[in-house]
Amino acid sequence: MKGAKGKGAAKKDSLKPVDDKKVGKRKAPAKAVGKSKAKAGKAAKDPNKPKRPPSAFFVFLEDFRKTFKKENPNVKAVSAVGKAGGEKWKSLSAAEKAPYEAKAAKRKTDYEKLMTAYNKKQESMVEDEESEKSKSEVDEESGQEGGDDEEDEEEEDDEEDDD
DNA sequence: AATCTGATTGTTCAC
DNA sequence: GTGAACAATCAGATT
Repeated sequence: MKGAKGKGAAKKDSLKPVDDKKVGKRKAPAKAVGKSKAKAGKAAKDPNKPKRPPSAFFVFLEDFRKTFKKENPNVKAVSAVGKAGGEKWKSLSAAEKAPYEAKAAKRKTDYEKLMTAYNKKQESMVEDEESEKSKSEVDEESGQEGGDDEEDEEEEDDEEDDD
């Protein structure tokens, strides 16, 4: 079977979770795609590429995974949790998703900062383009780090009434 | 050995 | 505005 089954998920007959979004194929550049573990060293082209913040669904999944595995220690398939999580997620009400969304929202705020830094880097990179060898990365952060900037305040906003 | 896949949804980036 | 890709996970599958 040569793996790579074009669409393993699309097997719906009685259950049709999603139309046909072909989502599994994130792309195959040639090397690791998104494994979070770029230890091999060469998977990530960018030194500090900010990983996308987990969506509310992922946040929920993190918690769900624990519960799911706890009650299903035998299940070791990621797809199992994914499916179960997906169904449960849709089963949640806006109010229940609220906390997850709130967290996701914060993640996004943080991500925005990373993006700014990342963008800045890209800008510098483009300057040299092929000369990334670097040589010149002398002061990458000459004006940073000083201990002047800090921000850490959890803002919890709650105004949800919903049904 | 190391990389890749599956499966979910949401978000984010690029054009 | 739309599309495409990717975020975690974990163990198997593949190269």
